[in-house]
Amino acid sequence: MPRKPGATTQALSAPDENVPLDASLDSLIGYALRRAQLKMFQQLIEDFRPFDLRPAQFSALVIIESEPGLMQTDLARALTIEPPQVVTLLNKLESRGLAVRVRCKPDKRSYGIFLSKAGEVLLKQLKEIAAQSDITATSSLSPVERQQLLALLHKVYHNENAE
Amino acid sequence: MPRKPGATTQALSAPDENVPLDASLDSLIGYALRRAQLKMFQQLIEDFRPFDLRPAQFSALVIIESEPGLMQTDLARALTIEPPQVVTLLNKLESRGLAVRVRCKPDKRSYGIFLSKAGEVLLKQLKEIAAQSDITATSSLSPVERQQLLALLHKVYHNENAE
DNA sequence: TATTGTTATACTCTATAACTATA
DNA sequence: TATAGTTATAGAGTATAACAATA
Repeated sequence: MPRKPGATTQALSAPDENVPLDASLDSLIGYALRRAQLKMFQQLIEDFRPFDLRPAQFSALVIIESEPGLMQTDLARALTIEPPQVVTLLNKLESRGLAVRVRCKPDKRSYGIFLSKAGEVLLKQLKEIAAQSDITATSSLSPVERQQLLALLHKVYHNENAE
Repeated sequence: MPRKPGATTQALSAPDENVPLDASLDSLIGYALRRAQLKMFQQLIEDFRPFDLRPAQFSALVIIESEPGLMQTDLARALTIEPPQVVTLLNKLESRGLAVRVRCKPDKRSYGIFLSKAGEVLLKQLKEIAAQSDITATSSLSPVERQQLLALLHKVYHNENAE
């Protein structure tokens, strides 16, 4: 059994030239990330259930609100999904009266995407639920730890070296 | 303990003296977790490409190695997937000659699952690739930060309060 | 009756090619 | 010709019901 990742394991280790790179799943950040992410998603989906809303739809609403009139290509890039997925997603939001496509651009191929009034009102509620859900799912962390985790995750996500 | 954001809770508290609960996506751990996880998965899938192997298949191999002879129900629980998914996954591993199902239990409904010799040999290689991939994807973190992140993620994942 | 593994099925998510209408 | 949005399609991943063999 490997020991728990405690505080005092790092400094004394010699430069590991040919350490076997132990990869028991518990030592892989990717694995822990996956499990934690699944758990948090489950929580959010559960908390969104009364609204019949998926996490990606919520993200879309937030992005549209923060950049009203953006094009579908922009939304695709922001969500890192493909344009065809944006179509489905937007169709759903539009049919529920939460967002609208408006032909309002010089370039008549594209739409400007906006929240409807109903979308704005609902989103306000959804944001509180999402924030509460986030805290609930991470209730084993102290506020400081939560900030640390957030910072570390952003550091991973914004890493330019990888991929 | 903040309230559950129910339907009609704040009829009177017009100005939100409450905590703003800002939920711009960047302040949500769940969102950061999702983005980071996707990025790391992409990296791993890329690094596994020469082996035509999915992350879940790798996890299965590691678990089988650590608990030889386990049943498919055990594997399902360990991977938090459903039994029917184990069937597909194992069929693939078995058809590639990496794992085997053996009727070796008192209970003749179940199989014991083992790695083949080829599975053991390949897994050794895969583990090194996975470990290297993990480090590459988190190369923006110092070793200490990596350990911190791992510990925080485990804390989230093992949180009993949530869900 | 309950459980192990299985089949069948369905729904979501994801990715790509090809079409349309503009540019 | 290139781009924005769309359609069609196919592949994973995930979840559930129902069945056969065994307990």
